[in-house]
Amino acid sequence: MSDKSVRQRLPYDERREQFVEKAVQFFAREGFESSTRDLARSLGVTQPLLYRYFPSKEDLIREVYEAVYLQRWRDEWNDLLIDRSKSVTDRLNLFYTQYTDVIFRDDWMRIFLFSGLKGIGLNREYLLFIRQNLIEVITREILAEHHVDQMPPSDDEIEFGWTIHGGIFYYGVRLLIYNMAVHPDKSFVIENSIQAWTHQLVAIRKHNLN
Amino acid sequence: MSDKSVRQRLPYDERREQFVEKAVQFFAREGFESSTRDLARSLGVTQPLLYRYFPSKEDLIREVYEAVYLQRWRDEWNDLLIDRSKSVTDRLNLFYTQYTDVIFRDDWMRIFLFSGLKGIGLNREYLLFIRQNLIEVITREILAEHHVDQMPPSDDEIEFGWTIHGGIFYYGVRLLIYNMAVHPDKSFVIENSIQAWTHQLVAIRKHNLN
DNA sequence: TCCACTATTTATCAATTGAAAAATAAGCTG
DNA sequence: CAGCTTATTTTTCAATTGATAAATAGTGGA
Repeated sequence: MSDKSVRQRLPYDERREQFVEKAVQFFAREGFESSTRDLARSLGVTQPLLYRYFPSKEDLIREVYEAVYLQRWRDEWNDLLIDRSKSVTDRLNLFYTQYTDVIFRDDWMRIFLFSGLKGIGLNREYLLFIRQNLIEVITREILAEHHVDQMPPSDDEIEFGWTIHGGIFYYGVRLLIYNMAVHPDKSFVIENSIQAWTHQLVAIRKHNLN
Repeated sequence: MSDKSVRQRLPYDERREQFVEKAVQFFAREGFESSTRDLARSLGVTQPLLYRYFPSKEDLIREVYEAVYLQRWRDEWNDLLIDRSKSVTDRLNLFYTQYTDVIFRDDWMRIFLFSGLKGIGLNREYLLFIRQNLIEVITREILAEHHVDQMPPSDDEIEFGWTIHGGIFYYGVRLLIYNMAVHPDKSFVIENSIQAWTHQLVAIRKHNLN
């Protein structure tokens, strides 16, 4: 009807990147069951062109996952969390502020939940990564600062870490998935969660030392 | 191929109930984008029969939501939470044990998340209901028990309640959506969350009284 | 036993889907 | 400018989808 097809010819790599990038936003918005035609339209391109770059819709979706999961963790965070020149509270505040800046985005959140419901393997891998690089590390650091780190973190203590982490995560879910009126100050949630984490974790350990 | 269609004739109401009930499980398992043919097959019935009972797929889905959301809250819980003959800790333990018995089920969890991603209105209503009947009530009761209930719950305090509630909810997500190896003892999570809730909430209030 | 009612199935449709094949045109190289 | 390469579009297909219409068969009542 309206659009005269002025074909814009782009180099292979550039177009490919553009496709993945926009596909992240598109699928986050519309869900993975949306059609490749709608995706192509949102890209200003015809549908068969997608198949020049990705053998199938499934392959494209896999690239979307990878773009979301694998490329947004910052290696510096691993160092920050164990940097004992700062207090654990300062480290955790800094980390969760930056981390939630990355994941509290519509595309990240929605694709994480979509892929979780779909039972994607990448999702499980990501959560294992979080356990090892976040929950366990943080638990160790809190225990060390309170001089109760004679033994490695127990399953109980790890589980409580997940609970707190989940509480913070759920703030993002309420904000971005359910569009609820959340507390306007993200740092309030982070600070209180961290305070509850340290306090309760030490209580658990001391209770179990008997 | 294999199934000779022995038609089983059921009274209208009975079949209708059966359809909704099984549709809950089916859509929870397969997602709402799955076809009515697959649903019918899992019901042992032909696809057009569904349209004898529901004008459209959308109407059927709406009934699925209602079956999940509206019919699983127990009114006795409202009384339990404000029953000051018990300690708040006892009340919360009892409540969350029963509540999670209801919602930590594959169908409830998955339909809640699916519908959240779809932006269904019922979802928002349910969360408003939870805020009013859970978060606010619990916050009031904790403050009362600690004799710091001169003022109604603040936004800060409600937000912290959501965080704890979200932590418990996230335990169910990890268990049922992500199929992770969670702490085998649900009550451990509940007890620690409640302890953190009461302790941190009182801390917030006392801090803000200055 | 026969008839009427209606729950259920069979047959069918139009729209949408992922995907492939063929046609076209942009842009580089000589 | 000629000619080749390939990015992009046009055309097309078979499968799947939600939904409707017509045919069929249980079941209860007279």
